[in-house]
Amino acid sequence: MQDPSRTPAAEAVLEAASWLFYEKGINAVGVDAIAERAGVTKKTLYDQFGSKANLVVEYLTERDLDYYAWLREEVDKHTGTDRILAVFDALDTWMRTRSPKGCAFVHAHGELLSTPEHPAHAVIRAEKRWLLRLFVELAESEGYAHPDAVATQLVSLLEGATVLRSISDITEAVAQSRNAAVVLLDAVASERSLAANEPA
Amino acid sequence: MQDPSRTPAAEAVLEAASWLFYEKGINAVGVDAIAERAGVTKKTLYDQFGSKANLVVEYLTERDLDYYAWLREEVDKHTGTDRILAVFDALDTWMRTRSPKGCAFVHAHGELLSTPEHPAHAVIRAEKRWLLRLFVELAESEGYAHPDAVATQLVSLLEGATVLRSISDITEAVAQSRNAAVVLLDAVASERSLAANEPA
DNA sequence: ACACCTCTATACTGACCTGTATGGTTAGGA
DNA sequence: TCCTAACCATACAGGTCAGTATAGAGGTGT
Repeated sequence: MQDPSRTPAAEAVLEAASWLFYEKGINAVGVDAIAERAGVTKKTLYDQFGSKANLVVEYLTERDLDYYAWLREEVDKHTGTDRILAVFDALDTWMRTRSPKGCAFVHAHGELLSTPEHPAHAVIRAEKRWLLRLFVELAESEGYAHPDAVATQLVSLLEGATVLRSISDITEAVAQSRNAAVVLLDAVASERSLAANEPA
Repeated sequence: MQDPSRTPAAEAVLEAASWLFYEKGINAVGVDAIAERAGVTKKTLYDQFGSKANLVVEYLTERDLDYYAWLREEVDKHTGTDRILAVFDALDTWMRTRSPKGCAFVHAHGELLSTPEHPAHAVIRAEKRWLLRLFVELAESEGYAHPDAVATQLVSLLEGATVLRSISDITEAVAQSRNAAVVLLDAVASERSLAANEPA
């Protein structure tokens, strides 16, 4: 999807745009501000990205890939049910270090309501989709019953905690969502479909 | 907070603004568009509301009150644990009839990232706060243990489902959050703190 | 030697934004 | 009768927006 062979200037532009878009919002940031922060001419920006809309797509796509890689990495540090709970722990770290203001995709969705044809919408929808699929796969491979239902519930807990923490500084939301995840997984554990019986 | 004695023109303005703000986003809607949709002069708009920022505050405040009144009404139709689950059912109806595009407060938060001094932020934070408090009160009055913890989990489920349904048309998210709520409440029911023992 | 790519610098277009100014109309209440 | 509030219509100020135009510098590959 993204061109790995980006020129130095293009890299600087994308970095500047990513910071500004996330920090101040997409509509609140002009291309002039991006070019200035990147130490680059507006002409260069348009030569490399063509339009602001394209730049937005690149911004979201890169953030999407980063987040996915990070989650996969964190999940793979664990085994068993901890692989699912690792997603909640990862969110906690992610929000403290890279995403204190909330989910970039949720923000972008709200900002681009007036332009449903904007290509960024596909990226936004995809991000939530793979998050759901990730939970489905984890639930399946750990042998939980009703993986689709459980996964949907887990994603809701995750997204809701993100909203609460960022909007109303209810900082314990992530930890509480994790607790809820434990309870929910426990509840379906009694009807595990694939794995053999396990001690309570 | 809001002046109940609004002139007809002011009422028209607020109605037009509310529709446009929710449908297209705050930043994407100009005051000219609002005035035109209300069938009113821009002068009148500024005479009545002073600034676009004030209009945004009024929009969110009114929506906040509407939502709160609606939830209270729906909750009060039930007794016992159903009062808590009624919030999830109410969300389902609310999203189908008045809020298919997602939570107006979450959208507004994303759109106003660049202006942290905007008076609307207080309204936004307050909305999530009373939602949390509502669940705390319901959990307490139904005698559930750890009302604060449970309430936080329930709000996360609610907010997350709203995000998933509006962004990625995962329509079953609300129903699944409701299911999760049942499981979570069941889990803490075993340690009810106020009520007497009840049959499993 | 030449073409090409990356980049700088500046200036501009046309549209849109919030907010104000000016001036006039209608209706109700003291 | 007069004053005020609530409106209408138009025009404009001053700013920001995305995107384009023009002109040229430096380096690389052929």
